Amino acid sequence: MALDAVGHTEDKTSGVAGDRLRALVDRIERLEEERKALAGDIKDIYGEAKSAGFDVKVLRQLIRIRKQEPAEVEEQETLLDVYRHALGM
Amino acid sequence: MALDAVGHTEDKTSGVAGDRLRALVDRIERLEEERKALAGDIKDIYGEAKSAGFDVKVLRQLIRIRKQEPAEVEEQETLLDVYRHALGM
Amino acid sequence: MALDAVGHTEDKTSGVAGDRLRALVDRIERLEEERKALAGDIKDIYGEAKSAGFDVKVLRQLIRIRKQEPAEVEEQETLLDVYRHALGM
Amino acid sequence: MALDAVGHTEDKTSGVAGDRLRALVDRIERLEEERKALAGDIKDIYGEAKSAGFDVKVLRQLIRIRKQEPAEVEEQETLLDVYRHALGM
DNA sequence: CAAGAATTATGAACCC
DNA sequence: GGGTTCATAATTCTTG
Repeated sequence: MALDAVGHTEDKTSGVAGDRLRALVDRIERLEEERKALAGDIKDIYGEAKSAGFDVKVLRQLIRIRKQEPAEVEEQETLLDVYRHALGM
Repeated sequence: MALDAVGHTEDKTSGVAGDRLRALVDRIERLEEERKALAGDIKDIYGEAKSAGFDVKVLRQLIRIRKQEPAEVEEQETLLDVYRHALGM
Repeated sequence: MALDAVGHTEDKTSGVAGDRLRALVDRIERLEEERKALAGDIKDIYGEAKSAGFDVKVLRQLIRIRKQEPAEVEEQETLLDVYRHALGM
Repeated sequence: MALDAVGHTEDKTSGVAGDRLRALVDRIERLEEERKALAGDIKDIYGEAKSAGFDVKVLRQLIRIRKQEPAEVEEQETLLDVYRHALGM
């Protein structure tokens, strides 16, 4: 618990730690708003892609693959093949 | 890599690890089928409710609330403290 | 509105529609409990698989693929290749 | 299939649709970078808060509550109440 | 069928 | 550093 920060003996109605807390909360909420806006922008682009005839699910997969290390991609694809063959697929 | 599991020296066309994999996959798929069946049953009940004149959306909301209400009990005391401390009380 | 069902002139403290509602809620909650239990069982199996040296993420992918129609699998894989090539990957 | 988008009659090695795809991917990846940067900033603030003696977990909880509290206001006066009363809740 | 909520899966962070 | 919980991302289901 944050007793050090807000729990005690400052002046009664929003001590210095309360102010500090408020400031932190404000900054976080501000940044989260920006984050949310960006998320909206990204969603819009996927919508655009869809309208242009791209398959959104595959597009997401593509983005995901590009984020990984090539070696890692290769490994997972190989492993999947191993499992598929083990099941005769 | 999961070479320990399927990658090597068993007999060629579905080694002991292949069998193990198959068994796991079978069990998972069996359980998922049951899960799907239950989902269907639940859906049927909502259909029944609708026929009886209940508002399905609100009914779902009710079920949701009842599910999360117990959890919120213990969340209370902590939150109360948070608010009290933030106000220097 | 579901006034026909619970809104009015039955006896005050849980009319016949109230009883009906209660029965529906009970049945739904019962089935959802079973569903949750199954989800737990499935999770356990994935844990087992992990202990046996299988890559859980790839295993999930395998299950997902088996759930799709083969034609659909083929199509998505093809499409991904098309996109990758289009980007020179 | 999204043949309209990249599958056919453009010039061979990255047709006009390939360019379109590339542009979409670039924009998405650009925005995701910004998103990631913001996530880092937020994380830093939580670190700051921790150094100042605040309980990070509770702080996150506070932020979460502040986010969802406005939404819950309008949830009030619906049929939900009717049903809850029907169950004696 | 498109938009949005809700569940489920993946990824990150924290504690031990 | 390994496992467990918590946060975010993605898919699925519902509803209009």
